[in-house]
Amino acid sequence: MALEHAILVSLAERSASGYELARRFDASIGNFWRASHQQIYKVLGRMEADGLVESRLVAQDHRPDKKVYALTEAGRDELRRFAVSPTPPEVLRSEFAVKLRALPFADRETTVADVRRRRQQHVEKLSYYEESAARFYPDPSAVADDELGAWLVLRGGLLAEQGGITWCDEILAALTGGNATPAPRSPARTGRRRSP
Amino acid sequence: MALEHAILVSLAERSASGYELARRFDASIGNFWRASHQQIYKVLGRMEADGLVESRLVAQDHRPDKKVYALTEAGRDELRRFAVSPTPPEVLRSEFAVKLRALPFADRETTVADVRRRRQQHVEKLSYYEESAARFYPDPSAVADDELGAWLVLRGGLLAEQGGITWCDEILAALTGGNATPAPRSPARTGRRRSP
DNA sequence: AGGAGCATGTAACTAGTTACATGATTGT
DNA sequence: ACAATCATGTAACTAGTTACATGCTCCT
Repeated sequence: MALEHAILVSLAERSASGYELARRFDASIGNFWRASHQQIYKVLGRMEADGLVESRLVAQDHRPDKKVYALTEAGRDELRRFAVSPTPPEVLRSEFAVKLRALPFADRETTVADVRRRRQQHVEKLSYYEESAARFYPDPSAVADDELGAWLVLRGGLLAEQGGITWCDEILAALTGGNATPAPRSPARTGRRRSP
Repeated sequence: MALEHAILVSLAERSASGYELARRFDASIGNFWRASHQQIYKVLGRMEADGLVESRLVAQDHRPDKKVYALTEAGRDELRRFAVSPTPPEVLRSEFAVKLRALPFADRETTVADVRRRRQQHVEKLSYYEESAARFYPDPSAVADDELGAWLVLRGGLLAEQGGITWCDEILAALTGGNATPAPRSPARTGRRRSP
């Protein structure tokens, strides 16, 4: 179960309360692994029972107390074990692909509008990644060793969004006959177009 | 819940028993939506109770009877509703990305070997998609209307695998100093490439 | 004799989602 | 006065996984 490992990784970078973890899962880590606060609290409870993390209560001024979780030695061990375990091939699970297969049941205009919306989402996410990259890693040839993982993940996100845009452009070309969106970011042509 | 819709799509293409559906989910549809036979039987049961599908028992020679499921009119309605519903943005969930973040807890050789294995898996899947494309759609400029969805999904799979290979190459370059794998299939530079 | 394929499921469990619940502080 | 942020959870449910169970036929 990978949420456990995502939490271990996050806590290894910096100890945090459940709430703080939940916010990380809305942002940085959340770009490749989502989790709700409810789920995080649940898993943290189990992880503490299993001895992977330990908590201490921290009182705060003008704010509720918080329970700050930190890795235990067992947690660090588990993280090491995980880090060197072989990665099982990931199965992609795309509701969008299911919908493409349902094309004959939709009308073209609705589908085209939906794909354009989806493309726009990819473009926005891509800009967000590009801004992050420019801000945090202005010189990609000199990424520090302890930032390498985060940098590579960011690169993966970037590549995925670019791929998503290319896919949308191909779909739009196929659905509209090839003269649809100008597609400024990615040329999107692989040679096949269905022109009338 | 998208398994339901994947089943509707599959049954719309051709009526089938649970067993046959399970095999489709091991192959074609399974490339973008996995499901075990247990899960399929369970969901089929519910869908029949909900009136989306109906079954009839078919006796066979030298083989167990089978229950062949077909869409009902309500099922077709639901499929139409689904086909025109807006696609929620998909969250990618990558255990591999979590592992990249855990890089400081692994040793480099193990990671490099793991990434190479992963790259190889992408290459194999890509060849498989390319073979499928060559076999079923020898002329991409003339894909029939009723095949368009399947073709576009195949294109998406292809793009995803190519992206995965590019990502692996970047990771290997970062981990080994840039002179690692020859990377015949994808040049792997910083993402934007355009070959003739 | 043994394994693969055909065919259907149940039971127990884990993971994740949605809805609900509480209560203080800070900003508009 | 109302919403947002901080902070922690419980309860009910849905989706998916893993293990188990049965029995027939065809091939080697």
